[in-house]
Amino acid sequence: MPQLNGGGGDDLGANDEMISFKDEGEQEDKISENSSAERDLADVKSSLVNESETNQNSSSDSEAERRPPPRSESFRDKTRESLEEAAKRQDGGLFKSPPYPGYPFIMIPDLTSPYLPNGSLSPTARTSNKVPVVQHPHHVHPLTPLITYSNEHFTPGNPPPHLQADVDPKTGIPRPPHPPDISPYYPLSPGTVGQIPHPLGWLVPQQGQPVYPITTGGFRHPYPTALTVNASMSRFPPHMVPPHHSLHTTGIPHPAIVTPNVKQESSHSDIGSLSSKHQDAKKEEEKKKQPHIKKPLNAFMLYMKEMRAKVVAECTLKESAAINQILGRRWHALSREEQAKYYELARKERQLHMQLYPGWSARDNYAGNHQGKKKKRKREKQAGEGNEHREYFPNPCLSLPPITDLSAPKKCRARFGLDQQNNWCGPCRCVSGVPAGVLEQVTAGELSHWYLLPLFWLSQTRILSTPLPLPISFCKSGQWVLFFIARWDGRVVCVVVFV
DNA sequence: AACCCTTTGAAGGGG
DNA sequence: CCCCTTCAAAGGGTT
Repeated sequence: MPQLNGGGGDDLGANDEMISFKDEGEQEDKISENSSAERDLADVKSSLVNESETNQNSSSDSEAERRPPPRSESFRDKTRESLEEAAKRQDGGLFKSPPYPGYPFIMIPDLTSPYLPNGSLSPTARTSNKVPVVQHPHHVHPLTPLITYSNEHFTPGNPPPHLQADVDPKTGIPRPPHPPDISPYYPLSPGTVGQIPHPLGWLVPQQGQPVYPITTGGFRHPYPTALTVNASMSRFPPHMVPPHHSLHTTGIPHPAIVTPNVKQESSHSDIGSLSSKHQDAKKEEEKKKQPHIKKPLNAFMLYMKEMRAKVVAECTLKESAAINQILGRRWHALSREEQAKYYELARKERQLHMQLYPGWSARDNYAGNHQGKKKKRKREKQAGEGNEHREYFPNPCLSLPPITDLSAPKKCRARFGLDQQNNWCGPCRCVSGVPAGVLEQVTAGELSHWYLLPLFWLSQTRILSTPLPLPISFCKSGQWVLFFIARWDGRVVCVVVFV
């Protein structure tokens, strides 16, 4: 559902799950100073400390390079291995109780750290952001004693793309992704218009004026000719709808229609001349050959389509999985107003799609209707998992052990709703409990790693019972966030706790 | 070549 | 009604 009314449950949906960082050393700071990603990171950091100091931060590899999209399989294996190893090594350790192994925090003053011994940021550190913040490329929990960390495990590069949230350096408030003087529907500069097609580009000319008037109130008459025809053939398969089945009345191909190559070889014009004997067989054949009418794009898809190139350019990434992760975070960082524009676009897309292809059903595109390979493969993968959230859901906070909490069999947001977040499992709280941008703002120090933890998780793991430094706290959008600096395994670590 | 990965949202079906 | 599954885009990666 569109989240315009807050019903979508994504209000707090910062997908800023576990993101760990590792310091790269001072020498690596100067790389890629000109990258936009770095500028964004600088903005983020500046927003935290309310300073506008020139960015001197390092940039490191793109997110995908530093943190390839998680592969649940390998992650699980790694995690389990590390758990087993940890179980062996933590003999006599502070924490033994599953499901989450504890993380003994050893407080060692770090003279090179900008943080005071109590974990607070030193005044100088608060006003200077000269620290490289590089994300840990691994998914294995870095606090696991077994895991050794050395610089060779990490490669310098650009700041994490997820830190490229558009943040106003003056206000610290995440910027809308669109310049205020440009319509968010057409956020590209004239020079880039040609590079990124408008989601409704087939419908909307470059000047931004729809080919057909589109009103929010009604979509009844924008396509008088085509729609009249279509409406009169509402139950006919789209491929039988003349002659523009893949063309709009403008002659512009509708992106929702993909005509199979085989379709090019077949003729529709002779359908009417078919004898009744062969009609059935022909229909069967046609059914197999009919063009694939795609689903209308939803709001997020429209957003992705529009913003992908921008993210690709900023992050010098091409891997869509990584790009999509970034886009997902940015989507959550959008204001409701910004999202509303895409929801409205999507609504129009659906309406248009519905009018153009009245008999179409999303079910038509299910793999079972064409070839079952994909579906079968997916099912094979899911077979035995039962519930991914229960058995395999990798802890999104910090690559913690897989969720074993059987009380959280489903995604908690869907199950309990926003009003009962106290019933959510830890990972779900991690994912959804912190306003967008908070985590990015916490990275304004010299940190080896930083982690986001829900308070109750710390409690579960008894970390709270161990001596902790005084946390630094701040409130953003009504959400109190604490973080403290610890040192572990020779590295400075920031632990973020939201309450 | 086909599918996976990764994201969010819409839609349809089953219970 | 709730939950689950599938599919929209994208393109590098994997099988």
